[in-house]
Amino acid sequence: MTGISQRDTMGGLAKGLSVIETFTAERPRQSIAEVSAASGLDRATARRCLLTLTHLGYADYDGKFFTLTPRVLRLGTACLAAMPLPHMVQPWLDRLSEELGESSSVSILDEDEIVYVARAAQRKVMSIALMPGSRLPAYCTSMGRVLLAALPEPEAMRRLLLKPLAARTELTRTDPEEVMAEVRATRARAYAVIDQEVELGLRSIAVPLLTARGGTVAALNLGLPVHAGDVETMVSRYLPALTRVQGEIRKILR
Amino acid sequence: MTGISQRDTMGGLAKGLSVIETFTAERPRQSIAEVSAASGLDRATARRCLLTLTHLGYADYDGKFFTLTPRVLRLGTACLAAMPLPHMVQPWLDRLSEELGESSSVSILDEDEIVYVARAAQRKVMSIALMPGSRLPAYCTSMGRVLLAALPEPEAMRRLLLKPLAARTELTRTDPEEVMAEVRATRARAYAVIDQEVELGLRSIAVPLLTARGGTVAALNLGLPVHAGDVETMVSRYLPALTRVQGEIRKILR
DNA sequence: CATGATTTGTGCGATATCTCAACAAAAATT
DNA sequence: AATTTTTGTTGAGATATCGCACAAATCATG
Repeated sequence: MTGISQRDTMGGLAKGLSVIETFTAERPRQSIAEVSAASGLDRATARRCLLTLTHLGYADYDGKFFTLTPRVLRLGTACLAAMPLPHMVQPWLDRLSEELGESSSVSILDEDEIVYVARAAQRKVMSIALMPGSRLPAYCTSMGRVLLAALPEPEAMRRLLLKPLAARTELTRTDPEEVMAEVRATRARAYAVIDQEVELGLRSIAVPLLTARGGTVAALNLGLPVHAGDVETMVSRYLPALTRVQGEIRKILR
Repeated sequence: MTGISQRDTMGGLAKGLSVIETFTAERPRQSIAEVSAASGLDRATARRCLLTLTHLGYADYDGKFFTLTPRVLRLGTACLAAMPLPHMVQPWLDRLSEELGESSSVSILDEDEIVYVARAAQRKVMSIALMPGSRLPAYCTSMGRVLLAALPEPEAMRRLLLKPLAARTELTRTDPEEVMAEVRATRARAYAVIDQEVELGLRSIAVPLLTARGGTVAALNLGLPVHAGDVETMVSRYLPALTRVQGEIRKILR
């Protein structure tokens, strides 16, 4: 695999994608100058990107501010639709959630974040709505620990160090070394448990989804409210169902 | 608002986005030649786009086939996160679904498709999992009818004629004129009912979400299994709750 | 309302990228 | 195995785009 040479790149595409990514919940409406500042592009370039996006229907322009249109969602859904994994696991998630009366999800790792790719929501325990495409940091989630455990340690550590670890609750572990120790423990016992490190009142238990050859391709989890019992009870009561689904999915993966 | 002149466009961006959109559930792994054929781009250009996407982390390359990576989802979620509407309506959806024990959703229109932007899933009645970003055709959905009814008729008709109307079930109306008549009726009574036109066993009722000034910005619906009663019962039982939420949201919109 | 500050739009030379064609490697076919 | 077809890669001239600098427009303020 040779490196990417200058002749094989398309600057315009890279710039345009970075422009799309400057739109966030905090800045849903942006002027040319704002996009230019946020993306580091020249104003003239940012303007060309925005006008092109508008022309293609990916953005709207009211003469002053640009906003993204739902057409942009086609890009993401193209990606989700193109993944075989979500379709394969959805029936299992539905059955699992139905049976246990709790929400289950499957996620994969993108740098230092987990990305939900399939979910069967059963009842509302989390304050924010999770859905395919949603992201949470890996360091404080059960699926994140499972997915980090599948990486070589230096690589897992690199990802833990990308951003400072925020204390989302008073129980959140924020020391990378401490999290790394949990990741090691997760690797040893082949499942991860999170006790209110993402949000108070919410626990979660996760196992890796493996191919027949043993490679981790995703993580499967179950979210549980604290009143479902203490951590040991939770593991003894719910882990068997997770490992059973893990085994079934392993048979049909790759 | 001046027209887009040749000097204000960025071809590379347009090409790259069209390359991303060539990836679908049917073609999740594509070679350079396949992408070239699907996008209409020259092989050399398609190759440059794909290599650039790979270099940026939006695609993977195994030497023969390209696949999209979860990073692409950032583009779509950037868009969803940038929309104020989903955050505003989510609590209402949660309450509504909890109260009635059925799934409710909010969607907006993108050409001839509705795009789910928020959803509170309560139980499983549809065969496919719907989530924010999911798309369904407008012509055979209650929210689609509501959203089409808010457009000038010629524009609504244009969208109905973009693709042939598929008979998803034996109850699906596939004649554009007939659908247009339903759209007119929807406009007159200010809500829409769909009886198993998307999927057998599934009915749905929708109302528009309006701003204080009366403009339709989205649609709100409730999905109901057929065993919830006949259509009249369904309307008398569930429409009041929908119009109540519609009124509450109208107060806080724009 | 004048003035300064900020933002947006545009012309231009320098540079990157596109198109098109040719060619070599790989795959499919005979 | 030879031939045909498809595919990936490369080069060169033509074209589009970049980034800068400046003009026009808009906004903020006394």
